[in-house]
Amino acid sequence: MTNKITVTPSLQDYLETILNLSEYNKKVRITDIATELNVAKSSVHQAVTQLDKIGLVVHERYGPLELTEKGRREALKVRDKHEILVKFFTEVLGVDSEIAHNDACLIEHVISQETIDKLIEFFEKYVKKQSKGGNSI
Amino acid sequence: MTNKITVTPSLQDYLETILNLSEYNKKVRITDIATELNVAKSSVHQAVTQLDKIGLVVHERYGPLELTEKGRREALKVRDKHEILVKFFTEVLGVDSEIAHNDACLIEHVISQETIDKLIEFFEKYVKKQSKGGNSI
DNA sequence: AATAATTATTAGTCTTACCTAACATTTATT
DNA sequence: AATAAATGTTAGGTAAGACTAATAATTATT
Repeated sequence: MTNKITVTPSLQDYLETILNLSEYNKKVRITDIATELNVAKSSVHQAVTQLDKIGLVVHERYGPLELTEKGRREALKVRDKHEILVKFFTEVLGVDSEIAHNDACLIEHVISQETIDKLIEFFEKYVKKQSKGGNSI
Repeated sequence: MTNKITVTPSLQDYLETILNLSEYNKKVRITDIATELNVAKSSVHQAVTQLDKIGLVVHERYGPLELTEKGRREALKVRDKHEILVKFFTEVLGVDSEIAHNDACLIEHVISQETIDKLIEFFEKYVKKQSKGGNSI
């Protein structure tokens, strides 16, 4: 196995959401995450407690929460995967953007970094070709 | 949501394995599946019982088991996804084949049929271009 | 045919990740 | 400052999907 999953898909979703929310809110609250992920506040609470325990988030009782540097890095990894997947699906394959988004939300948690790196490489070459030749592939 | 998952990823894995095993063995036994999936026989038993209940497999106590037509169709859907994913990863992206296989094993359960269809379309065009132009993309 | 070996089943347990409902704390409103 | 509203926490429960260990049934071997 090459895909050692350190943080579960579920926790990755929480991290990613916290990252996104922190980008306009600064203060991220349990309720915001619950709303965003369509999940009970108590579920968020337990997830955040776990993330705190493994040092990916800092959270004090009744207070707001923040990603640690390590948590931020982990969140970015997931979000970057999401973004290249969506770009590839929509711009290269021509998949409808809602479907692309849904698929990316699931695939981002299981695809290896190796494959993602190759996909990025490919995508960059592809875009270059497109802008030159205007070719169909 | 577009990805209505009727059969869980876990059950899809069982179906796929049963399909593969039935292709040289004809008689598929619980133990074979357990060995193949690296899982306890009791886990296979409960999964098979579920698949039987929803009409994807026929299984009688202490006997061998078989896919129903419906089960076979479901299994093929998953395996076809696996195959195009591996081909794309290895032949287009140049991913190492073990990594490609591992990634495909996880992605096959969550990627939509829409995206797979577009990927197949793309792959066919790509192969055609390659054989003509011998181009790098 | 009797016994050993293999295979299948059952019962009970564990973990993950969700839930609801009750309660506690903080923040906002009058 | 008192009370209402919002937010956070805790306790207890559920379902999926795995596990081990014990038992039952089948198949092979002597």
